[in-house]
Amino acid sequence: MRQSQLFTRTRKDNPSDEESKNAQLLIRAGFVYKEMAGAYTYLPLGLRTLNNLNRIIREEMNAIGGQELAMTALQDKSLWEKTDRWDDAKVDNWFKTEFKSGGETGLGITHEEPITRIMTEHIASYRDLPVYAYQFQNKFRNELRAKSGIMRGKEFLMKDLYSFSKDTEEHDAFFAKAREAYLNVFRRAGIGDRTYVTFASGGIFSEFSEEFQTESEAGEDLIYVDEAKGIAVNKEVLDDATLAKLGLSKDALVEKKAIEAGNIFNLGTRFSEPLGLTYTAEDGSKQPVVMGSYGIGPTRLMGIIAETLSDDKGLVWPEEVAPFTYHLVSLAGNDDELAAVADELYADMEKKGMSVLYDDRIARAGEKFADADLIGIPYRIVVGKETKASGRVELVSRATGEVSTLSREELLNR
RNA sequence: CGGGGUGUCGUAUACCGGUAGUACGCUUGUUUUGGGAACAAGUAGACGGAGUUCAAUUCUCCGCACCCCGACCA
Repeated sequence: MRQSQLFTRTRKDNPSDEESKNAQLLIRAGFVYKEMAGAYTYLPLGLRTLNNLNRIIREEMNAIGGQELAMTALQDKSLWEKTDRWDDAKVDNWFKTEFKSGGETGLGITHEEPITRIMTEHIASYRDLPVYAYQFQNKFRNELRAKSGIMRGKEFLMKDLYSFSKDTEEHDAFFAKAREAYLNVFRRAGIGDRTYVTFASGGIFSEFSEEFQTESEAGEDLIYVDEAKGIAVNKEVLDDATLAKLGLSKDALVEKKAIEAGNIFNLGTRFSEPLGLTYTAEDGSKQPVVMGSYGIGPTRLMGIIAETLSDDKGLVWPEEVAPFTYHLVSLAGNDDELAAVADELYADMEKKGMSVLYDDRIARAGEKFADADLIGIPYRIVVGKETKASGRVELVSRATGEVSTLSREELLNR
């Protein structure tokens, strides 16, 4: 798209009401707008980025058999009372409100209850299992204190997948596949090398859950990493008994600050029993379905990437995540002849199906380069005076700063 | 929720119990044009309420909002 048509503008100064690097950069570059503490609007560049993350996640979930649906944000109070998760004394971060017609509802904090009830209509026999269902949805959590920019909000996007299996063996096999799918997501999102499978509290569901913790100074958790094995333990469960159980040695562990990028849980029959999700087994007996839940927050993931891959000039997006692949920067100024050359190149790139943001604004080179660095598109293509003479353009990698020159044909056939 | 802090043009900041200044942005013009240009002329501002005072953006109180530390984070 033409940058002259993009309604967002960049700013030089950090916002005074943000401390976290991810929020400062994303706001300055025009990716997000802060509506209130813990609630951010995704502007065109930010939404393109978020959609790319969603696409990666969707592909990985589909690859392990996930079926996408979209549940409601409004929650049925009576359903949550059955699992004892409605009471504010039990779950303290609900946004609750009343219907004009009477009765109470809440905005979904997570979706185990509704998905389990839905499945009672569709699962009756062992022949119906397993089932894997997921959605992307805004979750609402009435946090006392939102913080860390877009990484911990009151409203945020989450991909939540739920697995329904006939027994723990079938469940465990899927759990392992889900773990690999998650690692694929983080690798494609550019943070694979600093994201660790981390053993953490399983809460009330099981002994351990597995977190995907990304090393970051902005993190909220302390993890202890065994670099050789590539796994870690969250400080919250770190003790001798746990280490023995996981076969880890204290001496091999390195402490790191990290942010939770995803989490997968064994739910057992915590929800299927109270909500009556059972199936008839081959021997005719009725059995509760064994469940798991698997969460990734794409908005938080975007924050983690902004936080960990950026440099002092601005954002640095991995190719699969970036809002555009190429940033075509025209230095034509008032040179109509050169502007025509850039226009034509832009049209040709579009025709080739290349993803390109075309900086056709009339502005000086310094401002354009600074903006390009801030926005962080992977490849910058510069059309300058040399282009008019030789037809060649300059290609600069945002991540490495590596510069090369290409002919039009070389660029268009990249 | 406990503790600490901050609210000033669109953005970032300064000063002050007595006419609110600067930079960026934006508008117009001239010159410039490969790393956030120069000059000139414009544009635009004290979170809300109450109190103290001759006078409040400034002091006090209440409210609201935002930030940070802690707690919390199935």
